Amino acid sequence: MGVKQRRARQKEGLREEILDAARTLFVKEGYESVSIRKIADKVEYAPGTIYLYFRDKAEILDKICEETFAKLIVRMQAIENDNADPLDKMRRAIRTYIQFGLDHPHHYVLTFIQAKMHGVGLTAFQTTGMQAFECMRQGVQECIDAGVMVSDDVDELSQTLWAGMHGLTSLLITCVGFPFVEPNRLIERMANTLVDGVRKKPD
Amino acid sequence: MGVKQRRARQKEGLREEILDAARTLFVKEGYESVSIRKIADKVEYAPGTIYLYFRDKAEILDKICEETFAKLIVRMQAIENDNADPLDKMRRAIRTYIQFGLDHPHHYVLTFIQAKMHGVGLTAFQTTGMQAFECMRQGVQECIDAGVMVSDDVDELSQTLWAGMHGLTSLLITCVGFPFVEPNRLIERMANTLVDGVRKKPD
DNA sequence: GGCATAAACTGAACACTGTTCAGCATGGGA
DNA sequence: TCCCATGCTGAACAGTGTTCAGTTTATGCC
Repeated sequence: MGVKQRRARQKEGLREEILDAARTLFVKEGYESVSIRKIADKVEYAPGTIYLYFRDKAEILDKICEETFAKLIVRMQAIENDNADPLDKMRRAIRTYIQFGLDHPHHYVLTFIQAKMHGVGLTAFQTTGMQAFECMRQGVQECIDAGVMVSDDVDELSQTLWAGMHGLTSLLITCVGFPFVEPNRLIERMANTLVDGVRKKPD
Repeated sequence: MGVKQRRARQKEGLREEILDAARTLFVKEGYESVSIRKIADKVEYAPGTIYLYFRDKAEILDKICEETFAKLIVRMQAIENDNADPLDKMRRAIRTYIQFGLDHPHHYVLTFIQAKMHGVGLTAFQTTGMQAFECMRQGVQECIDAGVMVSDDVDELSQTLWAGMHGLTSLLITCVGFPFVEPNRLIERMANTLVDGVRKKPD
């Protein structure tokens, strides 16, 4: 009777090993460049074995996307649980999001750019991903409740803010040849632009 | 394969025919899903022939990126050559850029997202692409000259604005499952947020 | 016309990809 | 000892981008 559980544990162990290998390789070489055979080589199993633990290559990426979202949520919630001025928290959240992308560029690309283009990561996006977004949505709601926003449509505002952050993050990561000004200045400018753009105007 | 018919319509410009076929296929099925053999089939030549006209698959995409940039430039310059209020022009430019992406979603993804991830389109980006960016940069310079901007760093501001536009455009195109509010409202909100964010604050 | 030369084109081959599946090895229960 | 479920293998399949020796075709010259 304990045999089944032990088997299950061993099986879980290899699954984790495959994920580790895949994560390392994906982050180092990119999703496309990593073949199932490379992953299999790294864990020292036959290529076919991978398919006993994952439906296909996309499912491996999906799991890694989930991890990325989870890490992002941790960072974002640290801000959420702070009793500072809502607009200041908003600014910090924007900086934090972009910095997260720059700290884990390959993870960011895998999760927010590459995954979508292979129709991958839908599962992760609809669960953990939405949870991460919800985190920021709450911050926006706080600002609205404080009466400092230009509109009271929490979705319209949070989606706009997300688009702004994502735009800078993805450009900084992917447009390697572009003559950007110093990234920190861009991040600061983006955070200020977005917050100033969505806050109530004095008149 | 229909050699006779092909000869009749051939004459010259096979390169253009290949580009046409590739553009059609790329836009319909995406870069990854289109193989050299598919393109060759469509123009009724052997796969190897493609390589007499293009160095590799990436170069075909590069040329299509150039086309996309050229189309974008046309739209952006129409705004540039208008004697309206610089901030109004800025707002229109933002709307126009995002709308361009939504009008040609596949072209946009190919040029601004997919190309970068294959290290493709560098040539196009450094020539036609920079020209398109320059177009917007001039608009920002006009605003600075009019003394209505929060900073006088034309690069910092135009890069921030580009990031904002690109963010919304790419999210709307790629995040198909996400519960976005009505796109036009998001576009309007983004245009207002960015312009209000970079303009000089009263007092 | 006939013929040489150059250009255009072919398609088989190479090394790779994700994925499948018949068969083999092994550990645990009877 | 035998049985058999399970884990695992590795060859095979259909596809990919790319190359290149070899064939076909067009052209210029006598």
